[in-house]
Amino acid sequence: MGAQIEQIVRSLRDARQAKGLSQRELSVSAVVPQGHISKIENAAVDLRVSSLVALARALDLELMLVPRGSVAAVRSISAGAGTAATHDGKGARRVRRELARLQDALDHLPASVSSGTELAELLRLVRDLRRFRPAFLDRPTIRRAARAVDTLLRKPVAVDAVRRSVSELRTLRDALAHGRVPDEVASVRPAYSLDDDDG
Amino acid sequence: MGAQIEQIVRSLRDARQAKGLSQRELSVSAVVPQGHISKIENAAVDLRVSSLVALARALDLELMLVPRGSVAAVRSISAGAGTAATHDGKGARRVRRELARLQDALDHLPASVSSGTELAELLRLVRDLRRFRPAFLDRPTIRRAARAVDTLLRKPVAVDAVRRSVSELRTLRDALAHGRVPDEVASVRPAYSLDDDDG
DNA sequence: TCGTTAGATGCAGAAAAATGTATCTTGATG
DNA sequence: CATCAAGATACATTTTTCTGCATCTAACGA
Repeated sequence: MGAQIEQIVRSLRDARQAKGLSQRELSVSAVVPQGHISKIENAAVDLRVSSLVALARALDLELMLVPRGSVAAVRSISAGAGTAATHDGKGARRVRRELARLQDALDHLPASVSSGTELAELLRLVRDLRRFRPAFLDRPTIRRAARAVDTLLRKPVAVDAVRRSVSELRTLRDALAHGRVPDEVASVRPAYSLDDDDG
Repeated sequence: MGAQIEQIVRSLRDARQAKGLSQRELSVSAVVPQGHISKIENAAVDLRVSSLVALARALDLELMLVPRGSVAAVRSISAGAGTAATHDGKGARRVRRELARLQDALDHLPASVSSGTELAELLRLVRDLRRFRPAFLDRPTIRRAARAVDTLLRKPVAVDAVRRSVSELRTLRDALAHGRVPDEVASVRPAYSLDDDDG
């Protein structure tokens, strides 16, 4: 399938996730069956323009044809307008909840697993991140961190994942603090995929 | 049909005409049958994204999803770029045809008028220029060149005008090739007064 | 007037998307 | 453990594009 289409499709999925919408929720507002949205997002179906426009509309996006020479400028403009991803949908609430739970877990960590400074910084990061708009918080990243802490509880030696998460979260927080939203969260032109949450 | 689609489709047709391409010409570069292009441009069929992308590519356009809040800015950017000094469709076609005719005349020049290297370079220049947007091609310049060749046919000694035209065309081509459109050709000039049909 | 070109239209057949409904897996939650 | 939400898949059916080819009209040029 054309790389161009994949670009577009990725933008769609990112926009949906940034708004915290599930495929089913989107399917009602865009009037496109959930199954089809799934196919579109993965299987890279060669969808019709009407479908694309329907989905875009439901996500506050507009389909445009831009002269090749202007795409860079357009991208920078669009990147600044992360405001499109500002709303508190279910997904947003969920991210917030996950973050709250993570902080709670960290707060009540048994002294037995006091794994040096990692957890302290993790806690600080989580607290910082909770001050930002959920729409800008990358869910998989949060999830990974939560899972890392979780496994640490059962397996106090598994500190690697935690370390990784600390790094991830710091990156995210710094980006947000500097007002520069990382590509994974921006609505236009995501650099890499954000969906594969390993373990 | 959705107004959104019509907008996109209109952009396509405008871009094609601005480039002075016929549906058949576009159909070969985009690998989409002429009949289908016609249907797309009028009947507003609900085309697939792959078709849209194919056509866009052939027209040096890129399909993008932009946040609703940014469309105004994007439009102003796009307006300035490229398609700025558009002839209307008819004017562009006309310039293009004149250029084609000129090249044809040069191609089929009788050996009797083999006026040294002038004509060779003239031919090269014409070929080069045909790759540019007709909107940037100064019609009078093209016309003078055509007339020069014409008179040369009847009066093989009149090589001066040809020489002058070669110089003119070279200037034009170089300017375009360097991305710097000369003032005489830039949008400043009312490209729309295109019917002071000289004599 | 004749020829050419651009564009619109028709039609049959192949291919693919869209829909509705339903199931399945995997995490998250209680 | 039971439940629920999210997403991926399946499948039968309908709808539509897409293609290839042919034709037709209008406009322009020679």
